[in-house]
This record gives sequence, C-alpha cells and structure tokens, in this order.
Amino acid sequence: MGRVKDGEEYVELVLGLVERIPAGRVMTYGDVAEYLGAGGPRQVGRVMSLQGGGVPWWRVIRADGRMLPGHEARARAAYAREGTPLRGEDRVDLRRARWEGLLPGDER
DNA sequence: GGTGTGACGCAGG
DNA sequence: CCCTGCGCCACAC
Repeated sequence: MGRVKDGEEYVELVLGLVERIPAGRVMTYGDVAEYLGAGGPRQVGRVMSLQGGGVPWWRVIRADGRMLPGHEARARAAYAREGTPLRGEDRVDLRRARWEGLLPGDER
C-alpha cells in the first residue's frame, strides 16, 4: 500500500513529465525526480534508458549540462532545431535552458 | 542477503 | 579537463 509508485506507475510519471518539457528547455535527472517527489536521479535515468525512446529524451540531461555520450549528433540536431542555448559543443546552457516545471508563478 | 552496476550528483584533488 | 570517493536507490545475479 504505502509504497511510492512502483515500476509501471513511476515510468508513466516520468515519461509524462518529460513529454511536457517545452521545446528549447531541459530538465536534469535530479530536477525530474525532485519535481515528481518520487525516486531519485538514478531511477529517472534508469527509466529514460529503458523506456525513454518515445519521448524527447534530449530534454533530460545531467546536472552538468553535458549531453548524452553516444547521442550527441541526435541531441545537437534537436537542440539546433529547438533553439536550445548551448555552451560549448557538447553542453546545454542550463542557466538559460533549465525548466523548473509548471510553477505557481511562471516559467523562464 | 551480499555484491555489482548504472542515461546521477556533488565535493575534492 | 581529468579522476576518485561517497551517497543514493532500484535491479540483476
């Protein structure tokens, strides 16, 4: 009962949120877990690696802004297409692209 | 039940 | 920029 979202439910939670991240913005694994109030960065990363293929996975990155090793070409193309602010070649400018989720104030 | 692993995060050196 | 250690937690063996 009192469990905290088991497998399937958690996956739906994560994917559902990732789908809502606006184009041109990103969230870190930790942000997703924190916003969901369940699981942690590693759980989010696990879900993304296993079931993230159907959602804009490039909008979920590590806290250092680094894009996914091995998927840089895809990610870079998506960022260019969405106008995501980058910093250097393989990093997203979190200062500007980080999305905190739907907050009681506004985004940005 | 112990051990290893990982699309993590952060502090240190 | 690199690497190491530690905390974290679900999962495979």
